[in-house]
Amino acid sequence: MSSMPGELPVPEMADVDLGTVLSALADPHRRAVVLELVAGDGTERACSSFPLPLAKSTRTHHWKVLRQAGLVRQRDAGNGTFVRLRPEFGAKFPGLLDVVAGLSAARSAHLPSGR
Amino acid sequence: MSSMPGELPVPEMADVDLGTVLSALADPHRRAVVLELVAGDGTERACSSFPLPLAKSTRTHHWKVLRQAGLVRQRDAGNGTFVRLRPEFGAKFPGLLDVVAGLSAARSAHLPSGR
DNA sequence: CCGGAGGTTCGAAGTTGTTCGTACCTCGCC
DNA sequence: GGCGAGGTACGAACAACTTCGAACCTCCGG
Repeated sequence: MSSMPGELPVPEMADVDLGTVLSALADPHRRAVVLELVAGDGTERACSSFPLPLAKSTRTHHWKVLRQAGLVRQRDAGNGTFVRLRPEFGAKFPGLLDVVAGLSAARSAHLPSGR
Repeated sequence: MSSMPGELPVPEMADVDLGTVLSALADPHRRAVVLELVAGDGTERACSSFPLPLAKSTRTHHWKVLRQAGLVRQRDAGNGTFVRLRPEFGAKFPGLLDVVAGLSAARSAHLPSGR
């Protein structure tokens, strides 16, 4: 699974907890990152390319939270690290990333909600 | 906004913040409540009818969090209080409650969820 | 009128989460 | 080899959240 060179360990999708995911997405900085990843083309992206106004160690912390929540995969490539969304995530929590991305109701805009 | 007798104040839907909502839903107790409400028929429900293993004051706290997050409406009826989901919520964040309810992808996914 | 069920408000305690600085590591490059 | 950019690990400071108990309030039923 994640035994590729430089691939940091991630939890199995079966072990991913919704509460942990929601906590991860509740933070504005982390949500901004996820937002950019969702808006992207799915390919990996340099961690250093995110405009987070935070100390290095704090950024590392946020990557770990996102990784352990099961949202992203992280690759250590020599002098830099890269992240990308886990494609399986959308299958486990369909629609969740759409909500975060603000594209409310990607495919079912007229749900009568209440009833 | 809501000036019905006993209706506790709730934020306008326009003022509802996604981060606040996700924080509210991240808590297992609050999520359990929302889960039951989603599974219900949309009518209000007595606050005392939820099997939360918590002190009274803690329950009051959680109702406030859910209310201020914009998820529920709360009515004070004499000797008891009642809650119900805000129907407009589903319109603002379509699919979000479906994810919380575990009915991943209400209408277009055939994932192997569960376990 | 009195008692109790259901709720709220107010602190206080303990836990968790965010942030940072410092020290240290590993590459790529000159 | 030496330097710097990019990252990690650790500890400390601070903020936020969760939980509770005690005091108090408001109804409804007897």
